[in-house]
Amino acid sequence: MNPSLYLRDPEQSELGKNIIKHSIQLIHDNGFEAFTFKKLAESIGTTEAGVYRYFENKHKLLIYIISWYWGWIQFQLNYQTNNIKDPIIKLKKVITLLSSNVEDDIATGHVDESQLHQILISEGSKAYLTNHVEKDNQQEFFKPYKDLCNSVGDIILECNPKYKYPHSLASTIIEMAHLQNFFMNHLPSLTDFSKSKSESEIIKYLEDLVFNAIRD
Amino acid sequence: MNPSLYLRDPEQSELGKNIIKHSIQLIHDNGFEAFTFKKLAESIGTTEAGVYRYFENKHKLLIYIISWYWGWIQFQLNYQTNNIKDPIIKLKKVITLLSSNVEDDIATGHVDESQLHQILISEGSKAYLTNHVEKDNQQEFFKPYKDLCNSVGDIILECNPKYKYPHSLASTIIEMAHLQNFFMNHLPSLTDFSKSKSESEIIKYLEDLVFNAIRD
DNA sequence: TTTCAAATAATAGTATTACTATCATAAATA
DNA sequence: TATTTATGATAGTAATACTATTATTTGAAA
Repeated sequence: MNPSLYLRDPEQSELGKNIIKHSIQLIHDNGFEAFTFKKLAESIGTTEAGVYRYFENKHKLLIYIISWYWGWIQFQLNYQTNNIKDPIIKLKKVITLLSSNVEDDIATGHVDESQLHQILISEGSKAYLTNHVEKDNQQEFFKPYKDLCNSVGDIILECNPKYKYPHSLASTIIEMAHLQNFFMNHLPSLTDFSKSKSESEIIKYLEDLVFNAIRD
Repeated sequence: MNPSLYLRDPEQSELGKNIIKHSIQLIHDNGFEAFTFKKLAESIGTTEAGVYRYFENKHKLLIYIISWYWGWIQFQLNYQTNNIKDPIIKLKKVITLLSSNVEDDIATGHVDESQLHQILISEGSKAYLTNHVEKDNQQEFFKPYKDLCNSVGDIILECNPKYKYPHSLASTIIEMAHLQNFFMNHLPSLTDFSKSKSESEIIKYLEDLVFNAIRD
């Protein structure tokens, strides 16, 4: 985890872990706009100043938990595609991993991956859609996201080494896995998944899109 | 324009038009987060209360100018594809229209379409990525966007009536035309367009993606 | 065991934001 | 001319996003 994101490492104390845990809960429940350090402190049972000792502001905290998520997804990707040879199957695994509702991993006590997945869908793009993207990017805040995009791009190139847009297709898959999910649930007429409300439909759409794009 | 978006119609007065004009300028220059009614009022030479007489809050004002933009794009789409028979050419026109940097239309004195296009790229998704999407949707705030998505979906179906995901593909085109542009300019490693920084590369990518998706 | 540093809790305070309310005046309209 | 209607000017409030200070607790080194 990039140390520029925090003032004190939240993994190293109970209070720190509580900050992460309750942030995820509150952002999941009320959205990032309604999320404040005051409410967070109340929810934990500490004070606003206590939270500020860990994070400079709520934007860095958001990037922290988003980075956590992408790191976890990267791990899942590596783990799940580890001993698969066929890049087509790998790419299908990736699409499924990015599109599916995640179940909470109990190994990570203070992080609810299922809620994090929902946060990524609704709030993920707010991490970079700011006036200070480039400053944040210089500080490597988006490295986990870019690493994942590169990994997916590599798998795309394994499928078809001549495909011209591996990175753009990778970022399209990642973003659309989330955005089509958001649309399906909130603005269904922007999708073709209105009736089922099932992620499997999104997976089918993305597989169709991707494998037609990369076939020779 | 949906009257629920405003308290007083900004098209009907000089002050109203100034609110639109300076909002576009300020949001373009400093981003939506940094945009406040106080700064807007100062920039116009009126008071905060004056702005509040036209718009309940800055979120509705954002949706107003975004709706304006989608209405304008819809008009351009209709105009540009009006007497084209070949749906393939129509769809190419649509991709180009959505991806290209717009030049300011001097016919609309108080609206700078070029700045609006930039706003859509950086701030567009913030219109719906909120906790109150569904409430906003019930009030038809996203109708211009949905109408456009439907129009594009119809053209996709003209190209291939059997294609299964016309709406999802339409929303993918619209969103990716903007997002790949944002990435190209701010996070280029998420794309394959880093060197040229030219919209024509995005158009090629989207055409490749779309026409491979819909071919029989 | 003392001692010292680090972390936390408690409290206070500031500037800005996102509004609401009031009242006077100017312009348009009936 | 009387009367709405829009605007301007000013004030005020609650919440947000912080910063600062001091006191207390805790845990590790001497």
